Amino acid sequence: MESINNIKGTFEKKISEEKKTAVSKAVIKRLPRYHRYLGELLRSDKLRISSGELSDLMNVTASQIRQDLNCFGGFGQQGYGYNVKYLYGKISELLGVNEGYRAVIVGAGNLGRALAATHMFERRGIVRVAMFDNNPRVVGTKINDLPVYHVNTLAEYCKAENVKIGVLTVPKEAADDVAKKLVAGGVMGIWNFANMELVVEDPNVVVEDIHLGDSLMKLCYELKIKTEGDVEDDG
Amino acid sequence: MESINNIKGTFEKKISEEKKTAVSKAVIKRLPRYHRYLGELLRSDKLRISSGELSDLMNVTASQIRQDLNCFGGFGQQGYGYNVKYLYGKISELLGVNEGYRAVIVGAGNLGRALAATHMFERRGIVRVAMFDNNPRVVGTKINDLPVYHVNTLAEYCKAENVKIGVLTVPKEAADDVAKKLVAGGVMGIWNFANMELVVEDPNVVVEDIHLGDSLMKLCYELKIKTEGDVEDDG
DNA sequence: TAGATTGTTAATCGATTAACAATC
DNA sequence: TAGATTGTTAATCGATTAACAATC
Repeated sequence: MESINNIKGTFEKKISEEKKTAVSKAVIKRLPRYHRYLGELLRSDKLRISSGELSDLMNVTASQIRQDLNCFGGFGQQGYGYNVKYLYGKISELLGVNEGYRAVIVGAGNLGRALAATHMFERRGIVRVAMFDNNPRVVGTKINDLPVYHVNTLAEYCKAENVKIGVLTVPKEAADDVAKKLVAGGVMGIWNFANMELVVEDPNVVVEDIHLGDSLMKLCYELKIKTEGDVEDDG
Repeated sequence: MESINNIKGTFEKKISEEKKTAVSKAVIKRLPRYHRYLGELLRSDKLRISSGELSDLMNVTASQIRQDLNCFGGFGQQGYGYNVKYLYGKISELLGVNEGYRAVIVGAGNLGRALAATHMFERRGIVRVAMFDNNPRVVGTKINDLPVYHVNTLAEYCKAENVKIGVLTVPKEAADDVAKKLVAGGVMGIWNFANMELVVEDPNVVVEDIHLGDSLMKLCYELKIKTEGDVEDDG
Protein backbone atom coordinates (compact mmCIF):
# COMPACT_ATOMS: atom_id res chain seq x y z
CA MET A 1 0.00 0.00 0.00
CA GLU A 2 2.64 2.44 1.05
CA SER A 3 4.88 1.56 -1.88
CA ILE A 4 2.02 2.13 -4.29
CA ASN A 5 1.42 5.58 -2.85
CA ASN A 6 5.11 6.33 -3.16
CA ILE A 7 5.12 5.37 -6.79
CA LYS A 8 2.01 7.42 -7.43
CA GLY A 9 3.57 10.41 -5.66
CA THR A 10 6.72 10.20 -7.73
CA PHE A 11 4.70 9.93 -10.90
CA GLU A 12 2.54 12.95 -10.12
CA LYS A 13 5.57 14.98 -9.20
CA LYS A 14 7.17 14.18 -12.52
CA ILE A 15 4.13 15.36 -14.44
CA SER A 16 3.72 18.64 -12.59
CA GLU A 17 7.43 19.32 -12.89
CA GLU A 18 7.22 18.70 -16.57
CA LYS A 19 4.44 21.22 -16.87
CA LYS A 20 6.37 23.92 -15.03
CA THR A 21 9.97 23.47 -16.27
CA ALA A 22 10.73 26.93 -14.86
CA VAL A 23 11.84 29.23 -17.68
CA SER A 24 15.35 30.52 -17.06
CA LYS A 25 16.01 34.14 -16.11
CA ALA A 26 18.10 34.66 -19.21
CA VAL A 27 15.18 33.70 -21.45
CA ILE A 28 12.71 35.90 -19.60
CA LYS A 29 15.00 38.88 -19.94
CA ARG A 30 15.04 38.37 -23.70
CA LEU A 31 11.30 38.06 -24.17
CA PRO A 32 10.54 41.79 -24.35
CA ARG A 33 13.19 42.15 -27.02
CA TYR A 34 11.52 39.51 -29.17
CA HIS A 35 8.26 41.33 -28.65
CA ARG A 36 9.82 44.55 -29.81
CA TYR A 37 11.28 43.11 -33.02
CA LEU A 38 8.16 41.15 -33.85
CA GLY A 39 6.07 44.27 -33.37
CA GLU A 40 8.24 46.03 -35.91
CA LEU A 41 8.02 43.15 -38.36
CA LEU A 42 4.27 43.16 -37.95
CA ARG A 43 4.09 46.88 -38.66
CA SER A 44 6.18 46.36 -41.77
CA ASP A 45 3.63 43.76 -42.91
CA LYS A 46 5.98 40.81 -42.77
CA LEU A 47 3.90 37.65 -42.60
CA ARG A 48 6.42 34.94 -41.78
CA ILE A 49 9.95 34.77 -40.46
CA SER A 50 12.44 31.99 -39.90
CA SER A 51 14.74 31.75 -36.92
CA GLY A 52 17.58 32.37 -39.40
CA GLU A 53 16.17 35.67 -40.64
CA LEU A 54 15.29 36.83 -37.15
CA SER A 55 18.77 35.86 -36.09
CA ASP A 56 20.29 38.24 -38.65
CA LEU A 57 17.95 41.00 -37.57
CA MET A 58 18.47 40.65 -33.85
CA ASN A 59 22.10 39.63 -33.78
CA VAL A 60 21.61 36.45 -31.82
CA THR A 61 21.97 32.84 -32.95
CA ALA A 62 19.07 31.12 -34.66
CA SER A 63 19.61 28.30 -32.25
CA GLN A 64 18.98 30.56 -29.30
CA ILE A 65 15.81 31.92 -30.82
CA ARG A 66 14.38 28.44 -31.37
CA GLN A 67 15.49 27.33 -27.93
CA ASP A 68 13.98 30.41 -26.28
CA LEU A 69 10.63 30.24 -28.03
CA ASN A 70 10.34 26.55 -27.35
CA CYS A 71 10.31 27.18 -23.62
CA PHE A 72 6.75 28.31 -24.09
CA GLY A 73 5.53 25.89 -26.74
CA GLY A 74 5.89 25.10 -30.39
CA PHE A 75 5.06 28.42 -31.98
CA GLY A 76 6.60 27.60 -35.33
CA GLN A 77 6.12 25.12 -38.13
CA GLN A 78 8.79 22.95 -39.68
CA GLY A 79 9.74 23.97 -43.19
CA TYR A 80 7.85 27.26 -42.84
CA GLY A 81 9.16 29.23 -39.88
CA TYR A 82 7.07 31.42 -37.61
CA ASN A 83 3.92 33.32 -38.45
CA VAL A 84 4.75 36.86 -37.34
CA LYS A 85 1.28 37.85 -36.21
CA TYR A 86 0.70 34.60 -34.34
CA LEU A 87 4.08 34.67 -32.63
CA TYR A 88 3.67 38.33 -31.69
CA GLY A 89 0.31 37.52 -30.21
CA LYS A 90 1.67 34.62 -28.21
CA ILE A 91 4.54 36.62 -26.80
CA SER A 92 2.23 39.52 -26.01
CA GLU A 93 0.07 37.07 -24.11
CA LEU A 94 3.03 35.70 -22.20
CA LEU A 95 4.09 39.20 -21.26
CA GLY A 96 0.66 40.10 -19.97
CA VAL A 97 0.09 42.85 -22.53
CA ASN A 98 -3.58 41.98 -22.67
CA GLU A 99 -4.13 41.89 -18.93
CA GLY A 100 -4.98 45.57 -18.58
CA TYR A 101 -2.97 45.98 -15.39
CA ARG A 102 -3.64 49.22 -13.56
CA ALA A 103 -0.71 51.33 -12.38
CA VAL A 104 0.06 54.32 -10.20
CA ILE A 105 3.13 56.52 -10.27
CA VAL A 106 4.39 57.51 -6.83
CA GLY A 107 6.58 60.59 -6.86
CA ALA A 108 5.68 63.59 -9.02
CA GLY A 109 9.22 64.82 -9.51
CA ASN A 110 11.00 65.18 -12.82
CA LEU A 111 11.26 61.49 -13.50
CA GLY A 112 7.71 60.74 -12.40
CA ARG A 113 6.45 63.49 -14.70
CA ALA A 114 8.58 62.22 -17.56
CA LEU A 115 7.18 58.73 -17.14
CA ALA A 116 3.67 60.14 -16.90
CA ALA A 117 4.19 61.79 -20.27
CA THR A 118 5.38 58.70 -22.16
CA HIS A 119 3.28 56.24 -24.09
CA MET A 120 5.26 53.43 -22.57
CA PHE A 121 2.35 52.20 -20.50
CA GLU A 122 -0.57 52.31 -22.94
CA ARG A 123 1.63 50.67 -25.53
CA ARG A 124 1.87 47.67 -23.24
CA GLY A 125 -1.76 47.63 -22.23
CA ILE A 126 -1.09 49.14 -18.82
CA VAL A 127 -3.58 51.71 -17.56
CA ARG A 128 -2.19 54.55 -15.46
CA VAL A 129 -4.83 55.70 -13.04
CA ALA A 130 -3.20 58.24 -10.74
CA MET A 131 -0.05 59.83 -9.35
CA PHE A 132 0.89 60.35 -5.72
CA ASP A 133 3.13 62.79 -3.93
CA ASN A 134 3.54 64.35 -0.51
CA ASN A 135 4.07 67.91 -1.73
CA PRO A 136 0.90 69.95 -0.99
CA ARG A 137 1.67 72.16 -3.98
CA VAL A 138 1.19 69.32 -6.47
CA VAL A 139 -1.42 67.28 -4.58
CA GLY A 140 -4.78 68.10 -6.11
CA THR A 141 -3.35 69.11 -9.49
CA LYS A 142 -3.30 67.07 -12.67
CA ILE A 143 -0.20 65.92 -14.54
CA ASN A 144 -0.78 64.67 -18.06
CA ASP A 145 -4.43 64.09 -17.23
CA LEU A 146 -3.51 62.04 -14.18
CA PRO A 147 -4.85 63.27 -10.84
CA VAL A 148 -2.23 63.69 -8.12
CA TYR A 149 -3.26 62.46 -4.67
CA HIS A 150 -1.53 62.57 -1.32
CA VAL A 151 0.69 59.61 -0.62
CA ASN A 152 -1.17 59.04 2.66
CA THR A 153 -4.14 57.77 0.70
CA LEU A 154 -2.03 55.42 -1.42
CA ALA A 155 -2.82 52.04 0.14
CA GLU A 156 -6.50 52.80 0.38
CA TYR A 157 -6.67 53.99 -3.22
CA CYS A 158 -4.82 50.97 -4.60
CA LYS A 159 -7.16 48.62 -2.82
CA ALA A 160 -10.27 50.43 -4.02
CA GLU A 161 -9.06 50.85 -7.59
CA ASN A 162 -7.51 47.41 -8.04
CA VAL A 163 -4.06 48.79 -8.78
CA LYS A 164 -1.58 46.04 -9.62
CA ILE A 165 1.57 48.01 -10.49
CA GLY A 166 3.33 50.76 -8.59
CA VAL A 167 6.01 52.94 -10.17
CA LEU A 168 8.41 54.28 -7.57
CA THR A 169 10.10 57.58 -8.41
CA VAL A 170 10.59 58.89 -4.89
CA PRO A 171 13.90 59.63 -3.14
CA LYS A 172 15.46 56.45 -1.82
CA GLU A 173 14.87 57.47 1.79
CA ALA A 174 11.12 57.27 1.16
CA ALA A 175 11.17 54.16 -1.00
CA ASP A 176 10.77 51.51 1.68
CA ASP A 177 7.88 53.31 3.27
CA VAL A 178 6.06 53.84 -0.02
CA ALA A 179 6.68 50.22 -1.01
CA LYS A 180 5.03 49.08 2.22
CA LYS A 181 2.00 51.21 1.42
CA LEU A 182 1.80 49.79 -2.09
CA VAL A 183 1.98 46.21 -0.83
CA ALA A 184 -0.62 46.99 1.83
CA GLY A 185 -2.84 48.22 -0.98
CA GLY A 186 -2.54 44.92 -2.83
CA VAL A 187 -0.06 46.04 -5.47
CA MET A 188 1.76 43.00 -6.89
CA GLY A 189 4.54 44.57 -8.96
CA ILE A 190 6.84 47.47 -8.16
CA TRP A 191 8.92 49.26 -10.77
CA ASN A 192 11.58 50.89 -8.65
CA PHE A 193 13.61 53.91 -9.76
CA ALA A 194 14.85 54.78 -6.27
CA ASN A 195 18.48 53.80 -6.84
CA MET A 196 18.49 51.05 -4.25
CA GLU A 197 17.59 47.40 -4.12
CA LEU A 198 14.07 47.34 -2.79
CA VAL A 199 13.37 44.55 -0.31
CA VAL A 200 9.75 43.52 0.03
CA GLU A 201 8.56 40.99 2.60
CA ASP A 202 5.74 39.44 0.59
CA PRO A 203 7.28 36.82 -1.74
CA ASN A 204 4.41 37.21 -4.17
CA VAL A 205 5.25 40.83 -4.89
CA VAL A 206 7.72 41.22 -7.72
CA VAL A 207 10.19 44.07 -7.90
CA GLU A 208 12.09 45.37 -10.88
CA ASP A 209 14.87 47.72 -9.84
CA ILE A 210 16.11 50.27 -12.35
CA HIS A 211 19.63 51.50 -11.78
CA LEU A 212 20.27 54.23 -14.29
CA GLY A 213 23.36 55.29 -12.39
CA ASP A 214 24.86 51.82 -12.66
CA SER A 215 24.29 51.85 -16.38
CA LEU A 216 25.98 55.22 -16.73
CA MET A 217 28.96 53.97 -14.74
CA LYS A 218 29.25 50.87 -16.85
CA LEU A 219 29.37 53.14 -19.89
CA CYS A 220 32.19 55.13 -18.28
CA TYR A 221 34.09 51.95 -17.47
CA GLU A 222 33.91 50.72 -21.04
CA LEU A 223 34.74 54.16 -22.36
CA LYS A 224 37.79 54.28 -20.11
CA ILE A 225 38.97 50.81 -21.16
CA LYS A 226 38.65 51.71 -24.84
CA THR A 227 40.43 55.02 -24.62
CA GLU A 228 43.10 53.82 -22.21
CA GLY A 229 46.46 53.53 -23.91
CA ASP A 230 45.56 56.32 -26.32
CA VAL A 231 47.02 58.77 -23.83
CA GLU A 232 50.15 58.88 -21.68
CA ASP A 233 49.81 56.60 -18.70
CA ASP A 234 50.90 58.33 -15.52
CA GLY A 235 50.04 55.34 -13.30
CA MET B 1 66.15 31.04 -36.81
CA GLU B 2 62.54 30.76 -37.71
CA SER B 3 61.84 28.34 -34.91
CA ILE B 4 63.42 30.72 -32.41
CA ASN B 5 61.21 33.53 -33.59
CA ASN B 6 58.21 31.27 -33.27
CA ILE B 7 59.08 30.43 -29.71
CA LYS B 8 59.68 34.08 -28.90
CA GLY B 9 56.37 35.02 -30.48
CA THR B 10 54.49 32.43 -28.47
CA PHE B 11 56.16 33.61 -25.31
CA GLU B 12 55.36 37.27 -25.88
CA LYS B 13 51.79 36.42 -26.68
CA LYS B 14 51.44 34.53 -23.43
CA ILE B 15 52.70 37.49 -21.42
CA SER B 16 50.47 40.07 -23.05
CA GLU B 17 47.49 37.75 -22.71
CA GLU B 18 48.27 37.35 -19.06
CA LYS B 19 48.29 41.07 -18.58
CA LYS B 20 44.94 41.56 -20.28
CA THR B 21 42.90 38.56 -19.10
CA ALA B 22 39.76 40.34 -20.33
CA VAL B 23 37.35 40.91 -17.46
CA SER B 24 34.06 39.13 -18.08
CA LYS B 25 30.87 41.03 -18.87
CA ALA B 26 29.18 39.66 -15.80
CA VAL B 27 31.85 41.14 -13.55
CA ILE B 28 31.75 44.53 -15.24
CA LYS B 29 28.01 44.73 -14.82
CA ARG B 30 28.45 44.19 -11.10
CA LEU B 31 31.16 46.81 -10.56
CA PRO B 32 28.82 49.81 -10.19
CA ARG B 33 26.88 47.92 -7.57
CA TYR B 34 30.02 47.37 -5.50
CA HIS B 35 30.76 51.04 -5.88
CA ARG B 36 27.32 51.91 -4.60
CA TYR B 37 27.53 49.73 -1.50
CA LEU B 38 31.07 50.77 -0.69
CA GLY B 39 30.06 54.40 -0.98
CA GLU B 40 27.35 53.81 1.59
CA LEU B 41 29.74 51.98 3.91
CA LEU B 42 32.17 54.85 3.59
CA ARG B 43 29.49 57.38 4.46
CA SER B 44 28.57 55.31 7.49
CA ASP B 45 32.23 55.50 8.58
CA LYS B 46 32.92 51.80 8.26
CA LEU B 47 36.67 51.33 7.99
CA ARG B 48 37.07 47.69 6.98
CA ILE B 49 34.86 44.97 5.61
CA SER B 50 35.33 41.29 4.87
CA SER B 51 33.93 39.54 1.84
CA GLY B 52 31.67 37.66 4.27
CA GLU B 53 30.11 40.82 5.68
CA LEU B 54 29.75 42.41 2.27
CA SER B 55 28.17 39.19 1.09
CA ASP B 56 25.43 39.47 3.74
CA LEU B 57 24.87 43.09 2.83
CA MET B 58 24.70 42.64 -0.93
CA ASN B 59 23.11 39.24 -1.11
CA VAL B 60 25.78 37.62 -3.21
CA THR B 61 28.30 34.95 -2.24
CA ALA B 62 31.54 35.94 -0.55
CA SER B 63 33.27 33.79 -3.10
CA GLN B 64 31.91 35.88 -5.94
CA ILE B 65 32.99 39.10 -4.28
CA ARG B 66 36.56 37.88 -3.85
CA GLN B 67 36.62 36.47 -7.36
CA ASP B 68 35.23 39.70 -8.84
CA LEU B 69 37.59 42.04 -7.04
CA ASN B 70 40.56 39.89 -7.89
CA CYS B 71 40.02 40.47 -11.59
CA PHE B 72 41.49 43.89 -10.99
CA GLY B 73 44.17 43.12 -8.44
CA GLY B 74 44.61 42.16 -4.82
CA PHE B 75 42.68 44.90 -3.07
CA GLY B 76 42.36 43.04 0.22
CA GLN B 77 44.60 41.70 2.91
CA GLN B 78 44.52 38.19 4.31
CA GLY B 79 43.24 38.00 7.84
CA TYR B 80 41.94 41.57 7.67
CA GLY B 81 39.56 41.97 4.78
CA TYR B 82 39.22 45.09 2.66
CA ASN B 83 39.87 48.68 3.64
CA VAL B 84 36.61 50.40 2.67
CA LYS B 85 38.10 53.73 1.66
CA TYR B 86 40.90 52.14 -0.35
CA LEU B 87 38.61 49.69 -2.11
CA TYR B 88 36.08 52.43 -2.87
CA GLY B 89 38.87 54.51 -4.33
CA LYS B 90 40.14 51.67 -6.47
CA ILE B 91 36.71 50.87 -7.86
CA SER B 92 36.01 54.56 -8.46
CA GLU B 93 39.23 54.68 -10.43
CA LEU B 94 38.30 51.62 -12.46
CA LEU B 95 34.93 53.15 -13.26
CA GLY B 96 36.47 56.38 -14.44
CA VAL B 97 34.82 58.49 -11.74
CA ASN B 98 37.87 60.71 -11.58
CA GLU B 99 38.23 61.22 -15.30
CA GLY B 100 35.99 64.27 -15.47
CA TYR B 101 34.31 63.15 -18.67
CA ARG B 102 32.25 65.86 -20.34
CA ALA B 103 28.72 65.07 -21.50
CA VAL B 104 25.89 66.54 -23.56
CA ILE B 105 22.23 65.63 -23.45
CA VAL B 106 20.60 65.47 -26.86
CA GLY B 107 16.83 65.82 -26.76
CA ALA B 108 15.21 68.35 -24.44
CA GLY B 109 11.95 66.47 -24.00
CA ASN B 110 10.58 65.20 -20.72
CA LEU B 111 13.23 62.55 -20.20
CA GLY B 112 16.09 64.82 -21.25
CA ARG B 113 14.90 67.46 -18.81
CA ALA B 114 14.50 64.90 -16.05
CA LEU B 115 18.05 63.70 -16.59
CA ALA B 116 19.28 67.28 -16.70
CA ALA B 117 17.75 67.82 -13.27
CA THR B 118 19.34 64.82 -11.55
CA HIS B 119 22.62 64.72 -9.68
CA MET B 120 23.43 61.44 -11.37
CA PHE B 121 26.23 62.95 -13.42
CA GLU B 122 28.09 65.14 -10.90
CA ARG B 123 27.94 62.27 -8.43
CA ARG B 124 30.01 60.24 -10.87
CA GLY B 125 32.38 63.01 -11.80
CA ILE B 126 30.75 63.64 -15.15
CA VAL B 127 30.40 67.26 -16.24
CA ARG B 128 27.32 68.15 -18.25
CA VAL B 129 28.11 71.01 -20.56
CA ALA B 130 25.08 71.52 -22.79
CA MET B 131 21.79 70.25 -24.17
CA PHE B 132 20.71 70.03 -27.79
CA ASP B 133 17.36 70.00 -29.51
CA ASN B 134 15.84 70.85 -32.88
CA ASN B 135 12.84 72.71 -31.51
CA PRO B 136 13.35 76.47 -32.09
CA ARG B 137 11.24 77.20 -29.02
CA VAL B 138 13.74 75.61 -26.66
CA VAL B 139 16.96 76.31 -28.58
CA GLY B 140 18.57 79.34 -26.94
CA THR B 141 16.95 78.78 -23.56
CA LYS B 142 18.51 77.27 -20.47
CA ILE B 143 17.39 74.10 -18.73
CA ASN B 144 18.77 73.57 -15.25
CA ASP B 145 21.59 75.98 -16.03
CA LEU B 146 22.47 74.08 -19.19
CA PRO B 147 22.37 76.06 -22.44
CA VAL B 148 20.27 74.46 -25.18
CA TYR B 149 21.81 74.59 -28.66
CA HIS B 150 20.53 73.50 -32.04
CA VAL B 151 21.31 69.91 -32.93
CA ASN B 152 22.89 71.09 -36.19
CA THR B 153 25.82 72.43 -34.20
CA LEU B 154 26.26 69.21 -32.25
CA ALA B 155 29.31 67.68 -33.93
CA GLU B 156 31.15 70.98 -34.06
CA TYR B 157 30.42 71.72 -30.42
CA CYS B 158 31.51 68.27 -29.20
CA LYS B 159 34.79 68.59 -31.03
CA ALA B 160 35.47 72.08 -29.68
CA GLU B 161 34.44 71.28 -26.13
CA ASN B 162 36.05 67.85 -25.86
CA VAL B 163 32.76 66.09 -25.14
CA LYS B 164 33.23 62.39 -24.46
CA ILE B 165 29.71 61.23 -23.57
CA GLY B 166 26.43 61.79 -25.39
CA VAL B 167 23.06 61.11 -23.77
CA LEU B 168 20.43 60.31 -26.36
CA THR B 169 16.85 61.12 -25.42
CA VAL B 170 15.47 61.76 -28.88
CA PRO B 171 12.70 59.81 -30.66
CA LYS B 172 14.07 56.61 -32.16
CA GLU B 173 13.59 57.91 -35.70
CA ALA B 174 16.22 60.56 -35.01
CA ALA B 175 18.58 58.40 -32.99
CA ASP B 176 20.80 57.09 -35.79
CA ASP B 177 21.30 60.54 -37.23
CA VAL B 178 22.15 62.11 -33.88
CA ALA B 179 24.50 59.23 -33.06
CA LYS B 180 26.39 59.88 -36.31
CA LYS B 181 26.77 63.53 -35.35
CA LEU B 182 28.05 62.60 -31.90
CA VAL B 183 30.60 60.19 -33.33
CA ALA B 184 31.65 62.78 -35.89
CA GLY B 185 32.23 65.13 -32.98
CA GLY B 186 34.56 62.67 -31.30
CA VAL B 187 32.15 61.41 -28.65
CA MET B 188 33.31 57.99 -27.40
CA GLY B 189 30.34 56.83 -25.32
CA ILE B 190 26.62 57.01 -26.03
CA TRP B 191 23.96 56.49 -23.39
CA ASN B 192 20.95 55.64 -25.49
CA PHE B 193 17.35 56.01 -24.28
CA ALA B 194 15.82 55.79 -27.76
CA ASN B 195 14.20 52.37 -27.32
CA MET B 196 16.22 50.70 -30.02
CA GLU B 197 19.57 49.00 -30.28
CA LEU B 198 21.90 51.68 -31.55
CA VAL B 199 24.42 50.52 -34.13
CA VAL B 200 27.56 52.59 -34.45
CA GLU B 201 30.19 51.95 -37.11
CA ASP B 202 33.25 52.97 -35.12
CA PRO B 203 34.26 49.99 -32.94
CA ASN B 204 35.90 52.33 -30.42
CA VAL B 205 32.63 54.02 -29.56
CA VAL B 206 30.78 52.29 -26.75
CA VAL B 207 27.01 52.27 -26.51
CA GLU B 208 24.84 51.55 -23.52
CA ASP B 209 21.22 51.03 -24.51
CA ILE B 210 18.54 51.64 -21.92
CA HIS B 211 15.29 49.80 -22.50
CA LEU B 212 12.85 50.98 -19.89
CA GLY B 213 9.99 49.41 -21.81
CA ASP B 214 11.65 46.00 -21.73
CA SER B 215 12.08 46.29 -18.00
CA LEU B 216 8.43 47.19 -17.54
CA MET B 217 7.39 44.21 -19.64
CA LYS B 218 9.58 41.88 -17.66
CA LEU B 219 7.84 43.14 -14.54
CA CYS B 220 4.47 42.36 -16.11
CA TYR B 221 5.62 38.89 -17.08
CA GLU B 222 6.73 38.07 -13.58
CA LEU B 223 3.63 39.63 -12.12
CA LYS B 224 1.50 37.50 -14.41
CA ILE B 225 3.37 34.30 -13.54
CA LYS B 226 2.99 34.95 -9.82
CA THR B 227 -0.69 35.79 -9.93
CA GLU B 228 -1.57 33.09 -12.42
CA GLY B 229 -3.50 30.29 -10.80
CA ASP B 230 -4.94 32.68 -8.20
CA VAL B 231 -7.82 33.38 -10.58
CA GLU B 232 -10.01 31.24 -12.81
CA ASP B 233 -8.22 30.23 -15.94
CA ASP B 234 -10.37 30.84 -18.98
CA GLY B 235 -7.68 29.68 -21.41
C1' DT C 1 8.58 13.94 -53.09
C1' DA C 2 12.37 17.27 -52.06
C1' DG C 3 13.56 21.33 -49.58
C1' DA C 4 13.20 23.98 -45.67
C1' DT C 5 13.10 24.79 -41.10
C1' DT C 6 11.57 23.62 -36.67
C1' DG C 7 11.97 21.16 -32.07
C1' DT C 8 15.13 18.90 -29.23
C1' DT C 9 19.13 16.48 -27.66
C1' DA C 10 24.04 16.61 -26.97
C1' DA C 11 28.41 19.33 -26.73
C1' DT C 12 30.57 23.48 -25.50
C1' DC C 13 31.28 27.42 -23.23
C1' DG C 14 31.16 30.73 -19.47
C1' DA C 15 29.97 32.02 -14.90
C1' DT C 16 29.30 30.77 -10.08
C1' DT C 17 30.39 28.38 -6.02
C1' DA C 18 33.21 25.56 -3.00
C1' DA C 19 37.44 24.50 -1.03
C1' DC C 20 41.76 25.35 0.69
C1' DA C 21 46.53 26.82 0.69
C1' DA C 22 48.87 31.24 1.28
C1' DT C 23 49.56 34.90 4.34
C1' DC C 24 48.53 38.81 7.11
C1' DT D 1 51.76 31.84 17.35
C1' DA D 2 46.71 31.22 16.38
C1' DG D 3 42.81 33.09 14.05
C1' DA D 4 40.97 35.24 10.28
C1' DT D 5 40.36 36.05 5.72
C1' DT D 6 42.14 36.65 1.27
C1' DG D 7 43.64 34.95 -3.42
C1' DT D 8 43.22 31.20 -6.41
C1' DT D 9 42.42 26.64 -8.15
C1' DA D 10 39.09 23.03 -8.93
C1' DA D 11 34.18 21.51 -9.14
C1' DT D 12 29.60 22.65 -10.23
C1' DC D 13 26.11 24.76 -12.35
C1' DG D 14 23.61 27.17 -15.96
C1' DA D 15 23.32 29.10 -20.44
C1' DT D 16 24.61 29.01 -25.30
C1' DT D 17 25.62 26.79 -29.47
C1' DA D 18 25.87 22.96 -32.67
C1' DA D 19 23.86 19.16 -34.77
C1' DC D 20 20.37 16.52 -36.56
C1' DA D 21 16.16 13.85 -36.61
C1' DA D 22 11.27 14.99 -37.03
C1' DT D 23 7.97 17.00 -39.93
C1' DC D 24 5.65 20.43 -42.50
